[in-house]
This record gives sequence, C-alpha cells and structure tokens, in this order.
Amino acid sequence: MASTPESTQKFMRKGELTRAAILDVALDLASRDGLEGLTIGLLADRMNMSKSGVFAHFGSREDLQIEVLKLYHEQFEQEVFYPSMKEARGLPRLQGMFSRWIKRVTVEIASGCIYISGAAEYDDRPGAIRQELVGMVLTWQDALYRCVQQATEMGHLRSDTDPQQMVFEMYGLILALHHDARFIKRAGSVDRAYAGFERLLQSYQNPESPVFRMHVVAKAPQA
Amino acid sequence: MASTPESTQKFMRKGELTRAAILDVALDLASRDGLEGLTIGLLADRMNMSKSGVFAHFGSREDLQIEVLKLYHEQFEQEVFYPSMKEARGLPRLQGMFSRWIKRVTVEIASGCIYISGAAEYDDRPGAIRQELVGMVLTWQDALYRCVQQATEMGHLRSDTDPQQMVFEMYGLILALHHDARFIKRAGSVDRAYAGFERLLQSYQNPESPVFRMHVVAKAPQA
DNA sequence: TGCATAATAGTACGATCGTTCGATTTAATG
DNA sequence: CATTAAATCGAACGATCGTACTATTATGCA
Repeated sequence: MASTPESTQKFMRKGELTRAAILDVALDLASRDGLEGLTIGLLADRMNMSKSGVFAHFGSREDLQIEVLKLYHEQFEQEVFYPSMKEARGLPRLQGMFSRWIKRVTVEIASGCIYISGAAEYDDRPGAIRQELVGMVLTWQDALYRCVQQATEMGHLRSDTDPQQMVFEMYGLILALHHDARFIKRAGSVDRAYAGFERLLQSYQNPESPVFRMHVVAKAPQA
Repeated sequence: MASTPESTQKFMRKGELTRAAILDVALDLASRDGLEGLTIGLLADRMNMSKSGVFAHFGSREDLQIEVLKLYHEQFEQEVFYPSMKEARGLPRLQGMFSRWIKRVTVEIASGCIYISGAAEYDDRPGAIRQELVGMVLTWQDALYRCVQQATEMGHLRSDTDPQQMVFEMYGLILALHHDARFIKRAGSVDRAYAGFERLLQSYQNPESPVFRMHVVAKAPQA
C-alpha cells in the first residue's frame, strides 16, 4: 500500500490489489518465521480473510512461497543493487554495494533475512523453492564478483586479487553480522562487519591506486 | 552403538540403551532437517518403534530436542575443543581450533550443522531450546576469544588485536564455508576458508614473533 | 440497472503433528 | 520359576496443515 504508487493501483482490479497486499504480509511472516514457517492459515488471520480466500490467489503454497521470494528479491535489488550500479565502476561501486548490503541487513536484524534463513532451510531440500533461492543468491554473488573484477581491472585492487575469494569473505562478514546481531543479540556487530571490510580492502587495495575512503551510506543506529 | 564403549553398555539397562540409540538417530535427523524438522513419527519409523514407544523416553518433544542439542555439543567439544586444548597456548592452539573446526564443518557439509541451522531456526523463537543453543554457541565463541587473547598476551598476535573482532571474522569464514559448500554447492569453499584465515593471521600476527606455519589437520577431500 | 464474472467465504477431507492412556509384552529380580 | 517393574505398543484426541469443492457476495462493464 505504502510502497505501491497510486498510478499502478488505478489499473489494478480488486483481486490483484489484495493479492499484492497478501504478498506484503506474507513477506513479513516469511521473514520472521522462515519460508517453511509461512502458513496459509496464519496469513489468512493477518489479512482478516478466510483460508480459501487467500489460497485462491495462488495455485499452491509452493507458488505462494516462490512469489514471496520474488518479491523479496525485487526489494533487495531495488535497495542494494540498482543504486550501487549508479556509482562509479570499480571500488566506489563495490563500497556502495557493501554499505547498502550492511544497511539492509541491519534493518533485517529485527525482521529477518530470507536469503540467509532460506539458505539454512533449503540446504538439503530439493525443489522449485530451493532452485529459485539458489538462483537469486548466485545472481547477487555474481554481481559482487563482476564488481570486484572491474575494480581489479581498473587498478583499484591489486592485480592478483582473487574475486571469488573476496566475495566469499564479504559474504562471510554479512553472515557473521546476521548471526551475531540477530541470533546472539550482541551489540556492535555492524561495526565489526565494517571493520572486517576495511581490513579486506587493506589486503587487496592497490597501494599505487588513489585511496578511496569508505563511504558509509547509513551509520548504524543500533546493534 | 559404535561410539558407546562396551564397558558402559554393560551397566545400562535396556531402556537407557535404546534411549541412546534413539538420540543417535535423532541427531542424524535433526542435522539433516533441522531441530524443528525433527519429528517423533519419523524418528519412530527409523527406529522401527511405535511413536509412543519413542515418546516414552522423553517428557516432551522439546526435551528430546534439547537432549539432541546436548549430544551435538558434546561431540563438538570432543572433536574440536578438547584436542586443541592440548596444543601449546597461543597461536598454535588457535590454529588447531580453526583447523579442527573446518574439518568438522567439512564433514557437516553432507550432514548439516546444528549450530548453524539452529541459529537460523531460533533467531526469533524464544524458549528453552533457543536458550540452550545460544549458551552453547557463546561457550564456543568465548573459548575462541580467550584463545586469541592468550595469543595476544604471548606476543604471537599484535598487541592491538581486538579478540572479539577476530572471533567475529573467524565465525564469518565458517558461516561462508557452510553457506557456499552446503547451500550453493560450490567447490573449493574449504580452501577459501583457509585462505581467509591465512589473511586474518597476516593482518594480526606480530611481525616480531616467530612465524607459525598453518597446521592443516586434515586436507579437504572435496567441496 | 442488470448481468456476467471475479473474488471471497464456508465447509469438509485426509494427513500429520504432539500427547495421553490403558493394555501388553519384555526384562530384571527375589 | 514367579513376580514385580520397566519398556513398548496401539488406539485415540484435538489441533493444524494444504487443498478441493460449492455457495455466496462483490465488482466491473453493457
């Protein structure tokens, strides 16, 4: 509702409108309880609708879960990927990606991150949901990979930088942040993730390249 | 059965014996499907027992889950913590801890790691299980913390080393390994985790201290 | 306004869940 | 061997799950 511009609402029939509203609530529930914890009965309660009324908008629960996943992916790209692509290629863009990623996860400390909880849930559970989820995570990792690669080509990072290794460690910092902040509930985790990234740059940054200062998109409010 | 010495079996009554066997199978199931996915019906099937027969050994499902958790924790300490404590204080012990940790997670790429899946499952689900789980993870993180602290005091690591930061990054490497190897199924993740640790040591190791070479307990067989 | 159609509600089914309870079988003990 | 206690089973309960089906209500268009 708040996130849907009026212009699109005008051309939506009632059904599509409530479908979108259902997906919004479903995303909320799936963030908190995981995609496997997303239940049609609970969703109906939150929507003040009947179970069958909710169900009718989706062919199956699996379809609903995948639609939730797609919505999450869309929001992630909108919030993290696209804005960063507007920044200068190379290190500035990489810093932008990481900063926005941190910012996003910082918010998700309260609500939960579907990429991370989903990775645990669909570790070993084959099917359409896992396939979709792996595809999305790979898409994001590839974006990071290309960004590191470009930063290397442009001389911002040392020429012997292993992009896959750097993406691996960046992902580790985010996972540790999510783990320590959301599960352990330890304060100061956001700063530790930033510090880890700084150290990552110290290792890989080209000493002959002009030094870029870390661009903190949003200062950590808590945690 | 294989892990229980005969000497203890002799003094076990039948009930305690099957209870131990149930817990073994339960640990297996919980590793694969998560603690929340552990179901008494499935457990009874695998044991060729009735549901009520299995249930009678535990006061409730939650008790069963906590017993599984304790069994997992015991095995983790036996395999990772205690052997490392026999090594020399400071950096050698820290390297031993990380190597054995990696070795353990490498095995768990196939079976699943309860600490990691549990962290995702009990993110936001208060109760006895979460409490137990957080306590165990904190115990392990504290052990790492003290180890880093000692390595700093002994001059193996730079005097300005932030132990909490180092533990944070070590945990991140393990989480990234688990994520990329088990979820994404990307090859070479074990080597990336080792490489990340090497870089961590390069950053924090005292240049005036004798250099310790990384002690790889077990070479990565795959993944 | 009337009518076709979309949207929602209501109900029911079979499965599975944790749990309870009484019957029955098995093991330990005098 | 007989007897008591421990261990296991079988059946049932209430709850919740996803889903199918039919009825009812609301919407959009001629």
